Amino acid sequence: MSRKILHPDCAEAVEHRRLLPEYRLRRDADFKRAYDRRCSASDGILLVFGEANGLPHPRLGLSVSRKVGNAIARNRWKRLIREAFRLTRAKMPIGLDLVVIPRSKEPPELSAILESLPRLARRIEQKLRP
RNA sequence: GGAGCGGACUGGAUGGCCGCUGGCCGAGCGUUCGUUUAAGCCGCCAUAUCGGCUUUCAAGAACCUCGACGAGAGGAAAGUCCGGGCACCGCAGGACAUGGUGAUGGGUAACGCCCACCGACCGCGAGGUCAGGGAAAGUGCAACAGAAAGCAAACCGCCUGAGGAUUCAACGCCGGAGCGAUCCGGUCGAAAAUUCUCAGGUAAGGGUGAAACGGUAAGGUAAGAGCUUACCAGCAGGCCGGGCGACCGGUCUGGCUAGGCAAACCCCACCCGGUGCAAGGUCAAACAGGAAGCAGCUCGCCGCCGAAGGACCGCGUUCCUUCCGGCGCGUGCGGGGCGCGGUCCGUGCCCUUAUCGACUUCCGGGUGGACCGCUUGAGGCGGCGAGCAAUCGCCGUCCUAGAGAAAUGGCCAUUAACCCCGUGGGUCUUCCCCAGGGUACGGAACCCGGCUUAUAGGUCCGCUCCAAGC
RNA sequence: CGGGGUGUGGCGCAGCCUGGCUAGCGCGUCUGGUUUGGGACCAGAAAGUCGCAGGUUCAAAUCCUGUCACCCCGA
Repeated sequence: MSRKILHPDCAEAVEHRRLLPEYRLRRDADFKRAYDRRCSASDGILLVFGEANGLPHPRLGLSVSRKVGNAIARNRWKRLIREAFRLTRAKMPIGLDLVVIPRSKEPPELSAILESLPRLARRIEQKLRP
């Protein structure tokens, strides 16, 4: 917690496309908050729940159930989504908590998530704005 | 060359860019913490000391940022089927229940695992599969078929004896018909056959069935039967030999048979306290809850006792009041309800009899957070030795993932090996060559030893059978 | 991490404990009848490796072992 307070300026880290732990959702309360807001967007690949977090950066949470497949398939999904979040975080809206849920069983190509995730995040932002 | 059996190993490589986790080293004007050096101010003034504050100096710790270095999923990490380590709880000890295991000997921390060996079955063989004993303790089960499914009985049959009935050829006799051959009827006796009843013997034979109280042969008998004999199979006991032992081989004797199922209940021997790293420990918070109210002061309410006053002149009684005093305040016995641990034993919570809060201090379950537990271990590799082996001993050497909404990755390039696919091409039939495509199962969650299951392929070793040649 | 349950025609279930009987019931499907036709009704029929693999037994859906898949519960 102290790290965020002491280093609020993460512009340099964004330039380096880092994925630090503070950009992740790690608490049950954060997930509950995102789900209770009941604001979601989806396409054929992903389902995203969103909620404003009041921070100068977005945060990512993953929810990959056993229906997706075995541990190998679930790990593959989580790594792809994390990679997509890492590469596209500069294009993301600021101050959103995103809970990302895969919809299909077969993990897609990285480029598909790379295209899908920012689009869904912007739709979440527009729904939360008014 | 073909078919097959057993075992061991392996589970792609190189490079580029961008990331993640933890380790170590270095740097930093970063933040915090306490220590230290010096100065100033404050505690009426001065000095010394002490305390506090500000600035400063130095080194340090934790965190953060940056940089460098080296490390980072498996043979099954899986399923969670066994066994342990470790941790906490419980325990004087135990009984019962439940559960598990089951030839023998060994290995091991331990095991339901492993090794060796014994037995049964399967296979031409290399080899594979299975498993305790008890049905000559008890209770039970066996559909259908069959006389009968467990105890020996006796439905048919076979045989003997007694009694009865029936049938009948020939012969004899009598009577009748006929000229006669002959025919018809009756009758006696003997033999025979069939059948019934009763009494007895017997279990050789009987469609069945998974299974029917040894098999074959000879004798024997009224008929038969281990009734007797020989051989074979099997049982029990003794002796001899081998083996630590399970057991094996041989021999003698006995009696002639004692069926199957205990992965049906059960009997016998052995094992087992519970919970599991979300174990458990440390730290700081907030909120319930519990305990104590003491040393200078507790307060309110309730109950009881006392005191004072009043209703009533005195005493007594009853009732009411109180900036009055003391005691008690949730304990104990009993009852009820709901639970927990396998049961006994025991125990938790709530309610009732019957009736508490505020405040202070202390304790503090559970929850969420941080840290520890957390990876050096029944450890890996190599050598030597013991042992048939599993395994063990000694010596040397190495340190090799530690996450926590959960790291060990993403994109790309080149490439090895084998096989497959089927498209195109090359003398498209095989073979061969080139280009193209595909190539597994599966992700550490406290740690080990096993088991089981999944698995593209590849490498190696030992062995068996068949065929051909020499 | 610990505990429990289920798997049987296309669907939902019974049978399993205590082994043997034609593996049964409802819905559905098909055929025929009835009706002008349909529904309803009547009659008949088809369809089941009892999740899989071993074992015990004369005999296994049932008993035992292993295994696969799915579901539920507690922390």
